[in-house]
Amino acid sequence: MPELPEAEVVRRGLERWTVGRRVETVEVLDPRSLRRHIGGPGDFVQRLQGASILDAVRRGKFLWLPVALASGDELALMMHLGMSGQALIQGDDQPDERHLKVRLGLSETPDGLPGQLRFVDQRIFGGMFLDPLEPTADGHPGGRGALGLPLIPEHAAHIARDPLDPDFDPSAFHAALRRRKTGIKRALLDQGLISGIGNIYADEALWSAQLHYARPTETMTRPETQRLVEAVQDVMARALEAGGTSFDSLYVNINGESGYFSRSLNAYGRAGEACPRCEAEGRDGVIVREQFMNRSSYRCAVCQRRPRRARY
DNA sequence: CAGCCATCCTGGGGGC
DNA sequence: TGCCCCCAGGATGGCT
Repeated sequence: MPELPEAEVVRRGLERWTVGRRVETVEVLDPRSLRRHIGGPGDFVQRLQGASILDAVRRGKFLWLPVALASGDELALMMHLGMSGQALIQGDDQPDERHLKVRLGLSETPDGLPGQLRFVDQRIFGGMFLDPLEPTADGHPGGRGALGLPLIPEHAAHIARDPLDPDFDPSAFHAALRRRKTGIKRALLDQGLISGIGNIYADEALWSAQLHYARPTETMTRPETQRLVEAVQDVMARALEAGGTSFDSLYVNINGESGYFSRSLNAYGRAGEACPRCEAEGRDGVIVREQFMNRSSYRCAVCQRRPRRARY
């Protein structure tokens, strides 16, 4: 399930393999992957053909390639991996993937890089679309236009900075939490508050910070928020180092390889197993699985106790 | 306006 | 072996 670390692995691949190249051909094999492109598949193909790829940028789980169109306009080729999206670099002779949705034929390079960028997506929660770049007040490096202004795609402007962004502000995050009236896990999953966190890393960070998912945000103390932010940053940095979390072949990097962070998870997917912290400290805590927000939540029944006042 | 929830989607796995 | 139901969950739009 691609969250921030997995998206960052893909971004690095895009940066290395596609920046500086031109999009020569565009083939849409399933229009459902372009659902969010307003003009439809025809418009997508027509505008993107001949575009030059300038950069590879990410905020939270959103990825985009700032491109210069043949017309001279600069905009963002947006990409979201959703549940099962993959961006793959493949040679022209590689057989089509079963769930291949969009194929971009890229210009040749002196060192003979593979010729295609493919968007593959089984569950079609992800997709691609072209999005105008607009000026951003806070200096996020989403690509720079002719006037040198920092730009961000219109549909990423509402996404908060993520915990690995050097300009992420823990104090502002704490203040925002205190203003909210909801449970802490809901807040962690709210991409407008803090971005890049999905179900897996939310559960891992809450386990690490010893917080229950229904803890009311308005009662979070400063030290608790600090612990939580550090836990998120730590788990994401370690996941990134391991190439991301993958339970099957659905999440892979740009060369089709799975990360191996799943073996390092402490709570997620470990219902019935001993809590690693409790085990180390001589208690008998067990990881339990509960339905919350229409998905599974994993926590230790002993060291992540339900708060007296809970918010779901 | 904030909070919350249904909806989109497919393949793998378990039960019978 | 085949069929049916459940499960996975990110973002969005609509409802309260």
